[in-house]
Amino acid sequence: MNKTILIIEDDTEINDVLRILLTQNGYHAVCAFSGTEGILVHNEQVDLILLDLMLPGKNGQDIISELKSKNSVPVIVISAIHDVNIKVDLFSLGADDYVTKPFHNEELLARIAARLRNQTGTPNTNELVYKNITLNNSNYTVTCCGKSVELSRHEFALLKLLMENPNRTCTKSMIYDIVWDYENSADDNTLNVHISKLRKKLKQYSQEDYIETVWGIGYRLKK
Amino acid sequence: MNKTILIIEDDTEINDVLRILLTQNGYHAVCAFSGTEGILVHNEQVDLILLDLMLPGKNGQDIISELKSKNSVPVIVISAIHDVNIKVDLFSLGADDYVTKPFHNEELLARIAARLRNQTGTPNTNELVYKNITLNNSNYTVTCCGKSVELSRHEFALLKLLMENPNRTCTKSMIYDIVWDYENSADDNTLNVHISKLRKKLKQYSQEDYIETVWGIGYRLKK
DNA sequence: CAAAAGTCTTAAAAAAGTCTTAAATCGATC
DNA sequence: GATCGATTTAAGACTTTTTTAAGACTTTTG
Repeated sequence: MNKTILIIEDDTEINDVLRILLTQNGYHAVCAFSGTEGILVHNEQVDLILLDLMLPGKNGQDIISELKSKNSVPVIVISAIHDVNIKVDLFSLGADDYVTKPFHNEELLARIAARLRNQTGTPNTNELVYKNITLNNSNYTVTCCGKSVELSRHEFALLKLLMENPNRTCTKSMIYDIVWDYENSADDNTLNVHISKLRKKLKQYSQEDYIETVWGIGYRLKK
Repeated sequence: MNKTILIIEDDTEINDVLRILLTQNGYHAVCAFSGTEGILVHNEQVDLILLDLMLPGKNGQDIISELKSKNSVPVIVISAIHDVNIKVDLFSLGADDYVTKPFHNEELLARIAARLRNQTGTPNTNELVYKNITLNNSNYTVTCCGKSVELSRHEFALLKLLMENPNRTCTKSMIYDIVWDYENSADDNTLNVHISKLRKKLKQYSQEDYIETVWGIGYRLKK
């Protein structure tokens, strides 16, 4: 799935250059030509915002504040201003990075990738790795000790949730919320059965028992 | 709780300047004077790493790779090198920011704050610490002297209550209220048995007796 | 569109872990 | 040293989890 980046930049030429750069590098670019327009366009579908500071109408500080108050999408400020005080101010308002013009395209792309990567904490969102299990999010495959494991949809979602939280216990209600999209009724056994099936399938490929039961709470992956 | 920052920098003078800067701004600074030392020192307790590129022994790329393979602590690279290719390379290896020397202290601090702020995705260690016992609320795990202690649900809740009130005696009725959700009947021995089991489990890992009996009242942690 | 294949939920029994109770013993306080 | 609360142990009650299997449901295939 391509990431969507919102470009807020009044200079149509620069806006265009940025759009082409992003598109050529596998992103989906959305353009806004003023701060107010940017705030209108901006919603949950946007994964990152490139904000040029020299905008008519509103100043950068106001826009950052408004963007950040809506949600926590990462914002990279692009600006010709080298003044440290302005930089510090923008960072404190929630900017996630600050790139001064002129910049190298490669560096901007690297900084964009770093911000997007940091959203999930993992360097590569598509593939999760835990011990000798790998889970590939883009083609819904799981391998254990190099061999492919056939999982059903819920089993896959369950393993994915556990692997996304390797150091945390997933509570039963959290699992029902995310994997099943509803609150569990107290005597529901569905999760237990799925855990049982998942363990059984993984055991075919490895002697190790990966999933640990936290009594009365939920499940977690062993250290 | 102060955030801990690991400085990896071979120049003792710069290392010192950074340490003072961080300490004055409310951080807890840990210093390492080579990449290999940095990798040794680095563990879950570190919230962020400042990595200077001009290091003897190992090059920056190798160090970043090793640090990132251990866990996802954010790394800010500090370097005199302006070369874009090196920057891009480091970002792709997992660096989270790149600051070129000379830099303004305020900007470095702002960038550090931005990286620490962004940590929301990572396991928020909701952790209580008392002497050499740590209790992790999101994991439901307890360690004593670094070793994991297996506690049942009530034992965990009991220890948690005591650790949340380190300087206070928890009365029996308070403990029943919070851990058991009901008022105790006078001749109930349940709490005593649980305290006994908790002490027994902790004693496996440490000679120390942590829990003090306050006669006729309840329990508290020793000073 | 119907049959087949696969998946999910439910139920029930067995297994595993935890909690409470009771009784014997220990220790503090007066 | 008498009394009362605290500790410890072990047994049985209780709760939660695991496993199995059957039927309901969904998706795929011909």
